[in-house]
Amino acid sequence: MRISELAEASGVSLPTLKYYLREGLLMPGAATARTRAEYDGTHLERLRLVRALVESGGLGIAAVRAVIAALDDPPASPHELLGVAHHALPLPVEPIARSEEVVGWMHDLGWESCLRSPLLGALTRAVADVRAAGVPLPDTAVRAYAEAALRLAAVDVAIAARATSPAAALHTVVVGTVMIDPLIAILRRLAQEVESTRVLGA
Amino acid sequence: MRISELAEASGVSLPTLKYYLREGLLMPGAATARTRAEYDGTHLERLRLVRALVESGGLGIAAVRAVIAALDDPPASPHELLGVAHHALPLPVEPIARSEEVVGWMHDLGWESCLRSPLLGALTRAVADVRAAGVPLPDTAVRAYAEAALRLAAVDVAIAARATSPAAALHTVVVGTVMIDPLIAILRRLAQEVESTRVLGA
DNA sequence: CCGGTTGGATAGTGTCGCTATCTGGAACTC
DNA sequence: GAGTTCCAGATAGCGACACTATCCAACCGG
Repeated sequence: MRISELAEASGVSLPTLKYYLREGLLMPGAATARTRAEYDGTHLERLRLVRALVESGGLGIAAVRAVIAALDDPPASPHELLGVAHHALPLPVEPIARSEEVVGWMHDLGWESCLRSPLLGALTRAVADVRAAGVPLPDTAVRAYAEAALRLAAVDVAIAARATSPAAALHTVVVGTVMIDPLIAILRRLAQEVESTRVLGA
Repeated sequence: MRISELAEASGVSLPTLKYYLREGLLMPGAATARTRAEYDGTHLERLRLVRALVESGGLGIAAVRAVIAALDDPPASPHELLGVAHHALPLPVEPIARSEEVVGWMHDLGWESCLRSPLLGALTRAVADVRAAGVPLPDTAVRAYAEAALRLAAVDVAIAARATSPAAALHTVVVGTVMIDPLIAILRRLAQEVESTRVLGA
C-alpha cells in the first residue's frame, strides 16, 4: 500500500507518519520509484506498536526508538532476554543510590538474584518519594506489595513462555512490561473500591 | 521563614516557588508587610507533596492542583473517600466506551461494586492497547492480574485504615494511589527477574 | 537612608510531539 | 500528452508544558 493508504489504515496522520520515518520509528517502505514507496502489514504492525507505546505506555520518542532497536536485535538465549528488555526500557523514576533498607528487603524476600539490578536504585527513590509525600510505608507493607508483585510477574512469565521464538518472547516481555503497568494501575484502583466496600461495609 | 529560606530549605528554586504560588499549588505565606511574607513548616510539607506528585507521580500541574483541592476539602464519611480520591486523580490512559468483556470480568470476579466506575472505560482502553501492540491477553491472565491487584489493594486499604482522621486517610489514599504505582512497577520488574530465573533455572 | 530582598507582573526558554508548507518530480486519467 | 493527483525529502512552525528570567516599586535592616 502507499503511504496515504497506510495513514488511513492506521489512523495516524500522514505528517506524523513522515515524522516517524524521520525519527526512525517506522522503517522506510520499499521504494518503487524515486518518489514512491510501498508499505505493507509489517509497517501497520509497527505503527500499532509505536502508538501503543507512546499513548498507553507513556514512552517518549527516544524511548520508543530504544525499545524498537532492542526488538530488532533479539538475544540468543532466554536467559539474557529480561536483561535486554529491562535495559531498553526507561525506569519509572530517576534512580538514586540504593539504600541498605532495600538491599535488606531483597534478602528477606529471597530475591538475591536482583541484588545487582539497577532497579534497586529506582526502588530506593520510589520509597523515599512516597515517604517524602507523607505516606507511612512500613516494612510489612513493602513486603506485602512485593509478594503481590511476584504474582503479577508469574502471570507475565507465563504469558511470555507461550511465545514461539526468542524474538516473539522479547516482544511480549518488553511490550507487556511497559503496557501492562497502566492495566495493573487501573485494576488496583478498581480493587481498592472493592476492598474498601468490603471492609467498610456497604 | 522568608521565601528565600523556603527555597533553600526545600531545594526548589525561588522562581519555581513563585510559579507554584501563582498556580495555586503553594498557599501564600502570612504577609508581615506588603512586600514580605512568612512561611513555615506547612509550606515545606506542601512543597514536598507537590514535588513528589510531579516528579515521582508524573502528574501535571493541573492534576496536582486538583489533588490538592481534594485534600483541602475532605469528605465527611470514609464511604465517599475513595470516590473523592479517584475523582481527583487523572486516569492512567484515556478511557473509551466500556466493552462487554470488561463488564463480564467484573461479574466473574464478584466486583459488582465497580460496575459504575469510570475506570472501566480506562480498563477497556488499556486492554485494547495491549492487544493492539501484539501481546496476547487471555481472560485467564486478566483474571490473575485482577487477583494480584486485590492483594495490592488490601495493603493500600490497610495502610489507609491506620490514618487517624478523614483528612489524613484521604491524603494517604490519594498520594498512595498515585505514588505507589511506580513502586509497584519496579517491584514487578524485580519479581520478573526472580520468577524468570526460577522458571528457567540459573 | 541606602543596598539588598520581596511581591507582583510579564515575558522568555527549552523540550516534546507533532503539523504545515514548499519543491521537484513521478504517476495516473483521459 | 496535458492536467491532475500524489509522493519523498527538507525546512519551518505550533501548542502545550514546566519552568526561568527580568523588571519594578515597595520595604526592611543596618
